[in-house]
Amino acid sequence: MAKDDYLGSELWKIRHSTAHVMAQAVRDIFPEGKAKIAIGPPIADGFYYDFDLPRPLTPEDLEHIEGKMRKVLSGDHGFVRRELSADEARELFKDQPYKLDLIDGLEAGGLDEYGEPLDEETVISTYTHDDFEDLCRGPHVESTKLINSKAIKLLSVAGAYWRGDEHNPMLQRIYGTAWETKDDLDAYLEKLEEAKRRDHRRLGKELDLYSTNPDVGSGLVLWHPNGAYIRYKAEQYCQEEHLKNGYDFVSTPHIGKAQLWETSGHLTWYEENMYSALDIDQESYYLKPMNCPFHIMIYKNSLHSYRDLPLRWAEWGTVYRYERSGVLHGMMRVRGFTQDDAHIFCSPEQMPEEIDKVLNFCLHILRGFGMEDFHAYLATRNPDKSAGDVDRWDAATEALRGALDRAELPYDIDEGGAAFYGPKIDLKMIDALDREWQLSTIQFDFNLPDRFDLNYVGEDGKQHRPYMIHRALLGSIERFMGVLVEHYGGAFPLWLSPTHAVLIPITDRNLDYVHAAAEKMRAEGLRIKVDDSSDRMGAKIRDAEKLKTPYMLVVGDREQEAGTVAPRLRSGAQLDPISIDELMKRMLEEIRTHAQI
RNA sequence: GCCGACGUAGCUCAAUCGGUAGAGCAGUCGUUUUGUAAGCGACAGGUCAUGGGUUCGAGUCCCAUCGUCGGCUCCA
Repeated sequence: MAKDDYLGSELWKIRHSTAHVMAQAVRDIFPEGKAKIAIGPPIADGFYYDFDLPRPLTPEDLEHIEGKMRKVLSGDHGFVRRELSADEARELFKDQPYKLDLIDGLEAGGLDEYGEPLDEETVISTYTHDDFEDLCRGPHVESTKLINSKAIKLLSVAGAYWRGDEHNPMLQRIYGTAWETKDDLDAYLEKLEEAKRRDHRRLGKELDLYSTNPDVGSGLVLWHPNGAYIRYKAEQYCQEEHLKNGYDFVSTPHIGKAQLWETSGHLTWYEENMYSALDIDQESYYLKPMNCPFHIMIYKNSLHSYRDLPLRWAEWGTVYRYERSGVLHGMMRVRGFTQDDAHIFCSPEQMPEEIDKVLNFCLHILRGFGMEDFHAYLATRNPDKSAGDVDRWDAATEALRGALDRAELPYDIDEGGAAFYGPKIDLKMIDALDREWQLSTIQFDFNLPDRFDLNYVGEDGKQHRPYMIHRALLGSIERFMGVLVEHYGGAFPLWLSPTHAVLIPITDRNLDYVHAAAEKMRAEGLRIKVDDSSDRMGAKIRDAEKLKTPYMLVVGDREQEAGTVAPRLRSGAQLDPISIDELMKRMLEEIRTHAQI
């Protein structure tokens, strides 16, 4: 269902109302007003409600709460709205500090439950069902009998800050889901199970792609041969495309002196994400959190004419950023990662075209990986964390907006989401659990050219300041790999697959034939394994299926006699026996075209 | 970082009240020569995450640290 249709829909009301019923149940298992209730909205696939409770909730509590909810839902209790004054509301919720806080916000000038300003004039209202009255703007279903007690489930309990601010007390949030029918609920729960099967952390283990190790450190990825092969092919493809699209490569070190990061502004704006200094010969060096200052030093190594521009310098640069321990997540959010980074130095006149080119190149690269379904954002200035004057920010933001419009890419505004040095376009992909992860970023930067005093000589013989575009298309190769694994559910297209085919001899009589076939295919660059174990064919197929091997090539006496192999695809489909030459032609074509199989 | 849960063999998981650490898969060896998702048997595999503490006795209880997971916050 589209977002706009969902808001206020029947399902939305069911979830909102179920949240109230849950709050009622929680109130009842903590008698004497010990349960302080906060807010409980519907969300994408369900609802939550936040509570301040005298003790942590346990899984048994969730069952208990769910049981109490079912009891309420077995009755026919109408949801009744009433409007009241702020003072009446304060009297009603005098033992509920979070509700009083909300009432203050509503009265003072219309703040919603997150403390954000509201457009419309505020009316304070409550909804009552059964014996439970909650401050709420609604709307709700007419009666609890419209909530299907077989189609609800409480899922988890988590911490959440009051009003989303980490300086506020932490509340306990119960997540639940509610649907119109039991079938819908079951389908949703099955979707969650499927998501678990696609999770890159699980597949990373099963397919032996990568690991992390506590002795190495959190958020530092060890790429195993299978993962590293996929990475190699991804890099190879991207690098070739970069050369075809007017980029040159540069390569820079992992550390640089403090002065460099002072000049760039990173020690002012970015220090909390940088690792502490290394002391080398009484000088401070820092691990790089970004590549830009190094590329700038290359620019400054010589004079530049307007005739040189634009310069497009790319580097697969490995950067290190301190991330708080709780945010680390598989390959998606790590502390050391490699960006497919590039910096474009251009004249102001070239800038709009360069942004168009980058955006189109970015879409081309992602589509090469079979990715079509991304979500674009235009991230605007954060007044508290931005360098440079506002007029230039506005102009740059408009330039990016123009590029999005020209590319006819729908986008949302990420208010205040810009980097400290300039506004940006971000492209995000969703993972197996519908969480969005930012991959591509195209960032406008007028801060660094000033700070490093970058110049080029114009047609007029005078010094001019170049504009700078900072961009990463895959973003971080670690995160990209995580998204890619989930995108394909581990079943990579042939061009990315670490093993292209497994040859499966049925008996030892077929071994010589199979090894010869493998050598012939390897000579063409195909990645071929031979399962010459003493297992029976069924077991060999099972092993290969579990590794999501694209082609299983069965060879028994019949195939050996005919000079063929019998291909089985990982979908389970069996192809007619085919000669080695024909098969190689087919496979090499699939590799060449990045065929989605 | 914060709230909560969790950490037992390479993997997935057992181990009752605090009383001799166990299974399946994977591995090795043997056997089987197999026609589209697991043939059979044997062997081997453990500092119960780490470090302290309580106890006659700790995988089990307590504390700390490391790590993982679900969220929150952050993601410059």
